Amino acid sequence: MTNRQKSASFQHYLLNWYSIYGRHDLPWRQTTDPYHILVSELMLQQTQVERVIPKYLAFIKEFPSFSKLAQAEQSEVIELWQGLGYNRRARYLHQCAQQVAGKTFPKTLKELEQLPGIGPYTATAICAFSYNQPVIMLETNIRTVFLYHFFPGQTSVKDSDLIPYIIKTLDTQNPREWYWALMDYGSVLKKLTGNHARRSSSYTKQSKFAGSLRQVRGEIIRLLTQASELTEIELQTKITGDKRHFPDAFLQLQKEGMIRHGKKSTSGGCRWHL
DNA sequence: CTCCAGTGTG
DNA sequence: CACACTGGAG
Repeated sequence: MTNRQKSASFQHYLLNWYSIYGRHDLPWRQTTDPYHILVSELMLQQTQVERVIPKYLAFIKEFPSFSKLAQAEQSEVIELWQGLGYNRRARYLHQCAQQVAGKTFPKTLKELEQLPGIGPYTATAICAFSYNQPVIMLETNIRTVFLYHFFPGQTSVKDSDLIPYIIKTLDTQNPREWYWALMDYGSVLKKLTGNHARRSSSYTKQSKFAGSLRQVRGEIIRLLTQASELTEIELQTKITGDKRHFPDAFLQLQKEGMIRHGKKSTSGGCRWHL
């Protein structure tokens, strides 16, 4: 078989697989609206599909467009994000909306990557899923597929080694469907055969969560979502994680603009909110 | 307990 | 380049 034939047969196999086993029902696959695609991709960057579905539906119901989201208070946006983790991404999404409000949403990788929270992957996802552009997309499920099929046993495989295979096999007539198929297949492959993306040079292991500073950050955000306004002392008292991290976590969140204080300070100190 | 993933920052 | 960022599933 020639390489062209191999690519064609891989394509046919995968597209057939997708027609039978693919997640055709996912809500963000029923739309090409770049706003919907962006919301879903920001959420999916960090969270399993099943957990994203209800959050995504609630989010676009509350904020159906860039302009509606742009008008919202940051606290409302973070509250709707609760339970997804990585709260600063809610802030990036809000900032994206404010930056593009009243303009046409960007259509090129370069322009998209200028927006907060949009890096190389998310930019390609918007180009493929919203605009059906034949971009070169690379994320963990796609890496899993190519490592499994074309790099068995090899370790520290660089993305630059994968890219030629992505280009060769890309269905340029329908990149949108092709990448949906690759991602669904990759996630199934991962369940069946283990995480081959670990053999990618891009793979990194995350640090411990229990007892960490980010556990305390998460707690502060959650407390302020529930109580709306609390003093620094009240927050510190309610933290169940490692209290030694509280001062750093509190300062970080202020600097990032995740939490802000009211104008008046009382005898108990400033009251803080999202 | 271990595992997870793209973006931003230093 | 290394590391931080969350919260849930297994």
